[in-house]
Amino acid sequence: MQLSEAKQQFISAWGGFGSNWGINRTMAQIHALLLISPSPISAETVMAELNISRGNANMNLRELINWGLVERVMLMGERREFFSAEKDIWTVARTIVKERKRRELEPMLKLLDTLAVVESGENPADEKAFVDTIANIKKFSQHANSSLDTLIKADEHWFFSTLLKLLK
Amino acid sequence: MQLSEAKQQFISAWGGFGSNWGINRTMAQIHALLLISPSPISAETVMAELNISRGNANMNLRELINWGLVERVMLMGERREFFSAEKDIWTVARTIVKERKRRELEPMLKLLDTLAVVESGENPADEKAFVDTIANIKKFSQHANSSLDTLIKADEHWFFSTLLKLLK
DNA sequence: TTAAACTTTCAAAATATATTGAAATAAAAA
DNA sequence: TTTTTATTTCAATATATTTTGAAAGTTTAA
Repeated sequence: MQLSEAKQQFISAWGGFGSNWGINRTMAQIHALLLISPSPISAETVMAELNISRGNANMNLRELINWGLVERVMLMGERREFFSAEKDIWTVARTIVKERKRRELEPMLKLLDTLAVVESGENPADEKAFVDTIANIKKFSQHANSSLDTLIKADEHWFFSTLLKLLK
Repeated sequence: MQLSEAKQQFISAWGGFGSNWGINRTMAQIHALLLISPSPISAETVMAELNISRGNANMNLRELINWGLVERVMLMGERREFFSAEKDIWTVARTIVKERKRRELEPMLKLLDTLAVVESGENPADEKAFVDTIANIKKFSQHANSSLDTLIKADEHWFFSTLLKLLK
C-alpha cells in the first residue's frame, strides 16, 4: 500500500473511531494527522490536508489543546504557530482517561450522593428499586474511580504486564 | 428529595452521560427508566414517562435489545410486550465492553494490520513516523483487547478486589 | 507609526442526527 | 372470518451539531 493511501485510511478510521466516543470527527482527524507527522505542522497544513476551513481548524486545534493532547510549538525563525501531538499512545490514553474522569465520572459521583437520600413516600417498591440502583451504580463508580486514579499514575509496562499476568 | 424529582434527575443525568459516549440521549434515558423500574414496563409507559413518540420508543427499545441491555418480557394475561433491563451495573458494564470491543476495537485491529505494510517511497521521515505510530497503537490495542477479554469473563468481586490490591 | 502576517470569533449556512406520526403490518380475540 | 389491539416502518420534520468565511482582533516587522 502507498503511504498516502495508508495515511488517508488511518485519518479516516481515527475520525470514525472518535465519533463513536463523543469526539467530533474533525477533531479526531486533526489528531490523527498530527500523530503521524514527524514534525510540527501549521494550521495552514491542517486545513490543506483535511480540506477544512480556517475557523474549523482553529477551533478543533484549540479543543485538542484543552484536552492536553496537542501543544503549540514555536519554530525558530517562523512567525506562525505550529502544532504537535503527543505520540505515545499510552500517554494519550492516560490523558483522555484523566480528562473524562474529571468531566464525567466525578460529577456523576457527586450527583449519586445527592440522589441517595430520597424521602420515604407512598411507593415502597419504586423507592426500593431506585435506591438499590443508585447504590449499585455508586459502588461501581467508586471502584472505577479509584482504579482509574491508579491507572493514570501507572507506567505502561508495569501496568499491562502486571495486569496481564494477573488476568491470564 | 422527592422520589419523583430524584428519578427525573437520574434519567436526565444518565441521558447526558450517554451522549458523551456516542449513545443517543433518548436511548440512555429509556435505559435509566428501566433501571429504576421494579417491574417490566410497556412501550406506552416509556412514551408517557419520557414524553416521546411511539416510533421513537420502539426504535430505541429495539436498539437497547440489540445491545443486550434490555429484554422483552411477556407478562401473563397481558397482550402487549413489556421491557426489562439488567439491573446489575457490573453486568451492564461487561455487556457494553463486549459490544464495543466487537464493534470498534476488533475492526481497528484489523485495519492496523493492513496499514502496517507500507511501500517504501521517497519520504523516509514521514514513513517512519507513520509506521511507528501504527505499531504503537497496534501494540496498545492488542494489550487492551486481551485485558478486556479477561475482564469480560471476570467476576466483579474478584476483579475489583484483586485489581485494587494490585494497584494500591 | 503603518503595514503585513497571522489568529480568533461568531452569525449564518450546511450537514448530520433524532423524532414524529400516520400508514402498513402483524398478532390475538371475537 | 372480521375486528380489535399492538408493533413496526419510514418519509417528512424538527433539532442539534459542525462548518464556513469574512470581519475583527493580535502580534510582529518595517
